[in-house]
Amino acid sequence: MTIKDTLMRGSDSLTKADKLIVQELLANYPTSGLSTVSDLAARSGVSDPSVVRFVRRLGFDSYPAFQKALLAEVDERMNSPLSMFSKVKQPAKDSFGRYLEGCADLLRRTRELNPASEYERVVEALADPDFRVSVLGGRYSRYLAGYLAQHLGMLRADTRTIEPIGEEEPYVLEAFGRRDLVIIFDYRRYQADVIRTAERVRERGSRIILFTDPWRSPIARLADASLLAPVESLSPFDSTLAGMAQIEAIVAGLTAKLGHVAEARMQTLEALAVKLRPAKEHDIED
Amino acid sequence: MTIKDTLMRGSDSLTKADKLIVQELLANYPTSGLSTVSDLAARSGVSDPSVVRFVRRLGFDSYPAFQKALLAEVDERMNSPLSMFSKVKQPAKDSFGRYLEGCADLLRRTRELNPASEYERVVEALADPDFRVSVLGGRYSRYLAGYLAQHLGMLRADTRTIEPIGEEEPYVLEAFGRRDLVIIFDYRRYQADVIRTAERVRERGSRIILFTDPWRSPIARLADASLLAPVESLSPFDSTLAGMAQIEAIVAGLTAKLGHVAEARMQTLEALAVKLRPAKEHDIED
DNA sequence: CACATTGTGTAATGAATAATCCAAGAAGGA
DNA sequence: TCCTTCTTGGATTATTCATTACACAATGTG
Repeated sequence: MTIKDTLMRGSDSLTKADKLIVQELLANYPTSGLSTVSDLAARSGVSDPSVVRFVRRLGFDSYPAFQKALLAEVDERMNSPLSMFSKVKQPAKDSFGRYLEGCADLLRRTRELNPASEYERVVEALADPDFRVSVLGGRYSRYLAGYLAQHLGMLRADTRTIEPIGEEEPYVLEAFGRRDLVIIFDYRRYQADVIRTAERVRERGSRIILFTDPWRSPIARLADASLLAPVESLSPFDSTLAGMAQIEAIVAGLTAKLGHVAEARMQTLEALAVKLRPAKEHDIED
Repeated sequence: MTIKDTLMRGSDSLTKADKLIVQELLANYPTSGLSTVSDLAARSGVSDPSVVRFVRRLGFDSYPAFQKALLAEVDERMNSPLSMFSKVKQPAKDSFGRYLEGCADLLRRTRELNPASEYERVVEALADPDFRVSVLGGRYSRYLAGYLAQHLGMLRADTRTIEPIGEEEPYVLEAFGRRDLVIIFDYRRYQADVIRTAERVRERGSRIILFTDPWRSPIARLADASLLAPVESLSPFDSTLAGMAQIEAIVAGLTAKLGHVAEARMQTLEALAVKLRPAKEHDIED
């Protein structure tokens, strides 16, 4: 794996075009390096000469020489069964790699922290079209809330994000009732206004689904279902990554459960989106 | 392994030269098929035309076409996450556990997709107090943008989120210049208004840092640094989880780099927050 | 703001590679 | 043995490919 390692080390004497090439090589390793110069250049978004200059800078005499070296590595890796495992075990050198490793560990622990039935309860509630869904988050977790709401909006009607309800807006609270489903994100340190909001909507008979950490927000006592996620990270800030993964897992589960109902809705929304698009402009997407 | 299987089946309509070629291909699979016709011919002990006729007989239009097919197999075999790992670990029971496993795999691939130097460049730019930082995202990635901005705001001054700049607000664009650092999230499908915004601020001399997927947004060509994150998931929606992990890694790196500068700022902000807190209420936090 | 330096893409060149043609050779059947 | 059919390799041609030359653009420096 000498070449790949070299690419990942990322010498700082690399030019802008070089970096684009490195990214392409890493993204489609080793395939993109095994076709032609023009192909690699096009995939990288640079010109042919930039590719040639790049392999020269790496120390190869020519592009074919570079390919030959790549091929040798491919051959070795595909014909020796052990080398595959060695690649997994490398303990991570740089701090960023180490952080990502820590993240992977968070996900592993998340799996052990929640029974599948809890996810199913959540999906089931979200699949019920009779509920009005409100999503609420704290200072940091509000972005998780928004992300979830964005997806839910694609899958079902009557979904929105809300803010903690303050004393100056009792009419907002009054609107909550038994047909409301409130999804709350509350990780440590638990936010007073979020907790208060949870208590009030619970009093009015709304259902609560909670995303929290293993120490559990006080809201857990009020919730119909709660999903726990570890938050420790290698920085002074807590990680919400596991919560994010749970959101996506929920969305995947909900999509599967709703099946063609969700599909039909998404098509409808897509059609409406087209109508909203400015007519004069060309569509760059795809 | 279609091609290898085909070779091993050993059709009986193979000529003597064909068999030599098959033997060579299987003996050094797939390397010998990935170099030139002449090379394979020499290794097999046959002539160049025999090789060309052989791949024709296999059903390929040309020798390059054959190579392309071979490459696709190599790519699949070397990059398929499950083929080698699923056997080792318990394969995951429920669909939610399976989704989380897929997420962990995203993180593993993220590690191999970005050289450490690219993270360092990003952190370095963010640590420069002379830059004004603007964070921009698309339909879904806007929540990543917000999450990043929220953290950055704790660590450094002059940080904000922005929206794609439309033609009705040229004065917003006018405010961008060489002292601006624009962080853009643009995953497939790439959003036209975000791309346009990137082009315009680049023209005005602003720096761009890009978070994108391995296929890379068109913005990659304009960016001073870009971080790639795989997005495949087990649902019809793309995953932004890897991007989220990158954000947190960046935040961790930036916190470490700024050291007590960041600490001091966070204390200042905390003191200000206390002043903003309603006096009559008790603090439930902690 | 002009300068020098470096990086980049367009276009042209030369080299390699794949494909074709054709004659020679091997295999099988009468 | 001769003939037919199929296979093979040397020589040639047509492509594709990697590389170079040069001019423009970007970047950093005084």
